[in-house]
Amino acid sequence: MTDAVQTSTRRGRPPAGQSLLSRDAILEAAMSVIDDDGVETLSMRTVARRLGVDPKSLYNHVANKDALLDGIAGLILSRMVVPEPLGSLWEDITAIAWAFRDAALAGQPRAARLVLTRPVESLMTLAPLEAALATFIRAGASSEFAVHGLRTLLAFITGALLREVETALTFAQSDPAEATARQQALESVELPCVNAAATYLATCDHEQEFEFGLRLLADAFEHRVCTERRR
Amino acid sequence: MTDAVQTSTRRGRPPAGQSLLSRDAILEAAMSVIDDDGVETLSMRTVARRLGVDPKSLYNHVANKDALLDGIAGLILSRMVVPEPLGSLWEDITAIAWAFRDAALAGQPRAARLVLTRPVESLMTLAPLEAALATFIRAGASSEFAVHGLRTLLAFITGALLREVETALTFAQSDPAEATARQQALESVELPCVNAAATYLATCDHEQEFEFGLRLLADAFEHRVCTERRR
DNA sequence: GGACTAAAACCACACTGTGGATTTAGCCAT
DNA sequence: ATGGCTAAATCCACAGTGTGGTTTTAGTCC
Repeated sequence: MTDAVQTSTRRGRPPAGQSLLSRDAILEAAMSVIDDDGVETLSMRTVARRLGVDPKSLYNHVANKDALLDGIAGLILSRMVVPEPLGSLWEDITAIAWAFRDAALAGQPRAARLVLTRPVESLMTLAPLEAALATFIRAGASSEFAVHGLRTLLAFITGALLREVETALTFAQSDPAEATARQQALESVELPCVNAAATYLATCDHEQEFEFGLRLLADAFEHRVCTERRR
Repeated sequence: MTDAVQTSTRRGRPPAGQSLLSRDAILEAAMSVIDDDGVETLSMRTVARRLGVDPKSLYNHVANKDALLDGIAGLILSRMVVPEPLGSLWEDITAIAWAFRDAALAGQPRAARLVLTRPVESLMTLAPLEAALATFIRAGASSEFAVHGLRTLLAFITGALLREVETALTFAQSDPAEATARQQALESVELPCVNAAATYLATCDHEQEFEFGLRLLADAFEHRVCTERRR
């Protein structure tokens, strides 16, 4: 008796109507691998195993691993729900930024790296892009300013989320014992400003930081648009 | 005659004074691998080969590959030259940001990923941190504000540089043919603001974008510090 | 001089991405 | 109908990866 594995190990093209593989099916399987076992275990072979399929079969639908990662990033980002515009530049920019954050951080934090680590602008669905630009335009900005503003905002968001994800992975900064240890380390060095700010440097509330930067940027946008329109 | 490879393949501890390996030597070798053949070829084995040494010997000085990457990132960042303060918040913040950018982008662009991809704040030498905080404090900001401001600035810088590096790797956006292709693609879609901004979306001058965002942030900082001091 | 340790090498494992060749099933033109 | 063509699956194989465990040597301290 030969060892017939239970996976349908037939050689040629599958009968019509029930071909298991497709780009979408692969992306979905990859997502479930990430959700169950983490990003670091994701590989062509683990995805293939989950589908009960030969690893090389994936290459019929996905160019290579990098393309698969791009696909996943796009998938995550495509789930962003673009908020309805309320009218004010400040409110709408803020709402869009939080919506982006929610989409990127949904699921395992390590999956967010995929989104943030490759050029977001390129794989962003056009809907959120239009929403962001429209917000600027409605407030009276020029197209050129809108693009610059959008890119500034996106850079801030990317950087902030990346920090959030990375620090969450390396050390548990929520642990108060470690926090006080860091604080003491910062106080025992010969740098006056670092000493004075040690309390605030030792901990980091990511949501609060996000809000701070966002508020600063949104205010600056409003202010700039006013002066731009005035001339 | 046995096959004695020319690399000093002696088994035990090396004679005193000439032990080839050390944490610094390893980091240096890793840097030269990156400079010569790119980040993607960097591995424990390639570094070891460059030193004419067994791969496992590296583990006597470096915990694992991730620690080695951290070391390289720290090394790159430690070469940042902190500018002398000139006095105004705007000038000094800007100068520090550009200095950071210069340090991160020195050498192969792919090496910058290492710096940006792990928690910068944690591996930053304390000197630039002190400089940035001092700039805020001199302008009259509270320590708390200084930390928030610094984190906002750092998030923006990180995001901007990451975009710069990633887009440089994926597509050559300096190619004018590709640029017009992108522009036409953006114009042929049914989204008014995207259409109107297609010209600006199709290309991206990274230095200019960096300057725009930086100016916006620096202005906002100055403005905020004034209002904060006033109450 | 003997115990101990630091720093090197060697052996080995499980795993990765993917190039190339083979096999089958459906499709299409004659 | 039949014969070629192609799409989609499989198997085989390779070079390369990080690193756990063991062995060997050279220096160091009592």
